[in-house]
Amino acid sequence: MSQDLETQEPIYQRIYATVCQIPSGRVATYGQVARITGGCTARMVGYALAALKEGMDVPWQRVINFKGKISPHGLGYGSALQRQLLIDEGILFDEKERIDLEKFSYFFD
DNA sequence: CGGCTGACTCTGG
DNA sequence: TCCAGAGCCAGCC
Repeated sequence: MSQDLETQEPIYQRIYATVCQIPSGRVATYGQVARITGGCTARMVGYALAALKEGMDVPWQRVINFKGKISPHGLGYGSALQRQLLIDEGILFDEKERIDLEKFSYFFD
């Protein structure tokens, strides 16, 4: 019913809205965001975030891959920033720079 | 309208 | 645990 209104907007816009639902101190995988957003796949989420602009208030740093690690995009400088932002929010990394999805994933399967 | 690109996920070895 | 390949689809030129 009200779903029709959301369907009119670009898929990227809906993905951003889902990411904004993730509270501080929690993370989510691309697959979870894709499934919750609906009508899109994990890749769409990643590509949507890649198209993000500085003027958007989207906590893109809280989105990671299903392995619990940060995807090495661009030259890699963004990954270091993302890791630092997550630590600043209280997310803990293990020695392999991986996050415990069982503890920090906001959406659970 | 056709082709290229890309922050993913899963299976097998 | 790490590496490689295949499947997948919305934007943009």
